Amino acid sequence: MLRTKEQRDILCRSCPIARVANLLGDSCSLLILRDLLESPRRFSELEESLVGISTRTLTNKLKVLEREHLLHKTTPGKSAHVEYTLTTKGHGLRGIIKEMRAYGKKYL
Amino acid sequence: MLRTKEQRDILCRSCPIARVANLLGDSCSLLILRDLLESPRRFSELEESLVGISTRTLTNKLKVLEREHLLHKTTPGKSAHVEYTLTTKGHGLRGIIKEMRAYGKKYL
DNA sequence: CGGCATCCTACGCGATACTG
DNA sequence: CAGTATCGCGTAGGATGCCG
Repeated sequence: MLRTKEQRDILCRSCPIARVANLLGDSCSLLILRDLLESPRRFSELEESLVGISTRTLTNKLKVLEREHLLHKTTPGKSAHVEYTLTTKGHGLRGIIKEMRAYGKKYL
Repeated sequence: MLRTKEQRDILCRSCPIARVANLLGDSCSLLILRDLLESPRRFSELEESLVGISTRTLTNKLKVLEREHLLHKTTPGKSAHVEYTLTTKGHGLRGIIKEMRAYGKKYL
């Protein structure tokens, strides 16, 4: 929404909500996080869950979330495949997601 | 994010979080709501608070939020000027915003 | 399966100017 | 002050194809 990085920074510097909005301010990040909060997921599982998402978008979002340290890649056991797992910081979102679920059920 | 309305509907139908994400899935709606949660605000006050937003974007977002019945226009007292006030449905967001503020302070 | 690279379009949004 | 109207650009993101 905001044109320059500076303007965005002004908002974020003073307001924790702006920082969160910056992080989660697109609909699909929330959905990815919702899934991962349940359990680690593979790329294809996320793809299937987020109906209509393109691989391009999914990889991009995952990269951002990884860069922000909300999740990281893991390889369970000695298997070759990759999974996406929430970090502690990622699990911290549980409260927000929980409130959203409650709100959605009640009002939407 | 999702191409067709149908695909979006598929997600929303089954998941309350998807519905919320759909509603709040852009950074500036959250900021507007954050302000209004505190008290009713005038157009210019919002404009000033959301550094860098254009009148066009602000009016558009307000229209959407009004259409979704999260807020409505009011005219306090017998004054001429308009204010934006949260509805009950809008106030219901308090829990989510509260969690976001807590998360932002702790992790971001 | 789990991506990455390219191409291309829709549209979100800022800038600007005008109205009541 | 509280918007509406028009224009024009940047970019998010879909489609497609290729690779290890």
